[in-house]
Amino acid sequence: MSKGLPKRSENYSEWYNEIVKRAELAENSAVRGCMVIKPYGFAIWEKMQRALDDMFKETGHQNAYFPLFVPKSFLEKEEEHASGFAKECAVVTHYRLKTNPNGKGLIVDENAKLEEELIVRPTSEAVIWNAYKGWIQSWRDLPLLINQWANVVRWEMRTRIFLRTTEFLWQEGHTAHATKDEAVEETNKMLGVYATFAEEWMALPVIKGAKTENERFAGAEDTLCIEGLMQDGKALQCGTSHFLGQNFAKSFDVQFVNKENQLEYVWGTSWGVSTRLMGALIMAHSDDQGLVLPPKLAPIQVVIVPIYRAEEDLAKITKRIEPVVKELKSKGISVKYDDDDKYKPGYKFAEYELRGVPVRLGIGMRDLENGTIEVARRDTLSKEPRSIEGIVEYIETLLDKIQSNIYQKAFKFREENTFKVDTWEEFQTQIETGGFILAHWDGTSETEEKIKAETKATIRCIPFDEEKESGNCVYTGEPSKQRVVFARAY
RNA sequence: CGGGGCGUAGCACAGCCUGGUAGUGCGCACGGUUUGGGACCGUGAGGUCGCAAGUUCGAAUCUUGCCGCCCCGACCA
Repeated sequence: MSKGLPKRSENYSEWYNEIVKRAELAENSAVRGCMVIKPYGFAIWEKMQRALDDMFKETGHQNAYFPLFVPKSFLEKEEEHASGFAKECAVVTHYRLKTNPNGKGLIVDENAKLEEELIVRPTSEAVIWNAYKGWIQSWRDLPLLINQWANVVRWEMRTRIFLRTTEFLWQEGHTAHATKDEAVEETNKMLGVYATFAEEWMALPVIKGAKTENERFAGAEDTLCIEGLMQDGKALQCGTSHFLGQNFAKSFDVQFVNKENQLEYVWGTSWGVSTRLMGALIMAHSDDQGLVLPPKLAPIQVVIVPIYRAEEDLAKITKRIEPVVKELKSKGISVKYDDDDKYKPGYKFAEYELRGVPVRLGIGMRDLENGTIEVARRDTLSKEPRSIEGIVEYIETLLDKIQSNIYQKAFKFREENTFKVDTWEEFQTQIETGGFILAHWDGTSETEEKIKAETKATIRCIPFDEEKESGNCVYTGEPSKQRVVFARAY
């Protein structure tokens, strides 16, 4: 195995691909555009799932599961939705194979053609709203707050591991409400959940905002999003929350009887985050030594590497360290004592760095004599000897410190790469160096498209937390009420 | 779908121009010495050279066709 990773500064996408492979997060599979998520990568995803799932439950949602297949007629019902997804759908047309009568192999049995094609879900609004029709009769059935963890398929032209794969894993929340206000509130609330998750768990600062009409989800009245900034200066959409209005309720005829005994269409929302977050996690924090994981999402938070020559020395080290391991575990810290004799310490150090383990402890005979242990931090790549007394408490606070340091670093990076731009010349120059550009926009799709055609920059969102400030569109000079966020994006 | 690159051992690649015994490094197996930042020595295993056809006494190498992968763009979470 060649040792160093490619440098981020030299070839960012190669660095990204290598880190995914070498840290054993995932690999490209034999199936074009689809990935194999390996155990270490999946362990991170499981931690994300757990944290998010807990947050969904806390906000009153329940999990359920809906079918993989969507009858074409369901998908067609909401027109915008249908045309939005039409060009990226996998279609099932037959239900049987047979052995090739002309020789070896299997062929599609033409006699087993489906009467109606089934679409492999690109998202589940259609199946779910079809089911909701049967679930909702009265205002007493509302709100209906459902989430599902599932895989979806979108036949993208070009794929990139974790960031855009043909099949990906995600969670999709689908809720139904009696009033518009309640649905809008739900849309906002879940965007807030995503932002909290991104910032507190992934240590990734995000901008909350609304998508422009061009970037809106097919079938939604309003699409909200969180946008993160990656180390190469490109933006990555990390989560979306849609206010669906009554679009799906009308298309699937989901009505309820209100307290006044009148029939009304329900109001809907849907929201999701996907395995793309794995890509965000990698690209936001990692360095040229490998992955850097925030402690809250690290499958292994602390690794302990014994350094010894003789078997007896290992036994002594093990005896000394065992109570520490036990105590760390009792505090809920995931710790690995790596006494594997097949690899040398130096190899292990490099390996755990590559895998982003936040804290590494090294302990050898010298430490046993001195009552010390070496503490190495992944985020700063620094190390120092500490007294082994009180080490557990020290590590507990250190993990918190690392979590917030990683966030602060990402936050600082974003601050340094966010620019207010007021002239078109400046815009064109700045977009080349990357980052978020805050600029005025006249609010028209035409301008948005022209800017995209000329610079490849898109409006990532109309931010919620930026102060409202009037000005003139950076492209047309027309009046504008507030700055929007431009960037080149993944 | 356009533009570029590449398919040779598990991985990374050389060999191809100029046809003639299939190689190197890493990894793997075994033995020994090692172990505080990716150890070293020795021995060994491992290949229908992407697939198919053609040219030739002879093809990894030349020709044609096909397949696959990666990167850059258009599309997108």
